[in-house]
Amino acid sequence: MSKNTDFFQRVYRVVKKIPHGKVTTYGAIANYLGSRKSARVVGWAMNSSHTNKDIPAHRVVNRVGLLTGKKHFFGINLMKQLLENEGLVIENDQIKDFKKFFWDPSKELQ
DNA sequence: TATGTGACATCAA
DNA sequence: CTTGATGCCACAT
Repeated sequence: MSKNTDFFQRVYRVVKKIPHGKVTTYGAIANYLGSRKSARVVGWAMNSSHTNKDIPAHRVVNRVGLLTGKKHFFGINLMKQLLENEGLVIENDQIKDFKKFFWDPSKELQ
């Protein structure tokens, strides 16, 4: 309770609930947690998620569907591969029809 | 302790 | 459309 990394835990909890074949944004998660401006912390949480294998970090992208975090994966193509494996289409490191696959925790979750 | 950085988002000009 | 500034939080040095 009230741990310094409590924010991280909340982020992980949300990310784990992202449905298969869906994606969300750092800002959406931050907004769901209460602060829409704390999106950067969500990114940091992802960075620390390497030890948490249950976290589908590849389903979290920036607000335009750009795979900005792909370089943090083992392989540059890993993030793209994982998304394509879930039925998404990646074009030039960007998700095609991003809005169509967007999953907003503030609306879908509760 | 203070400063800088980051897988971001939003606003003003 | 672009660019610069600001907010947020955790972490590195």
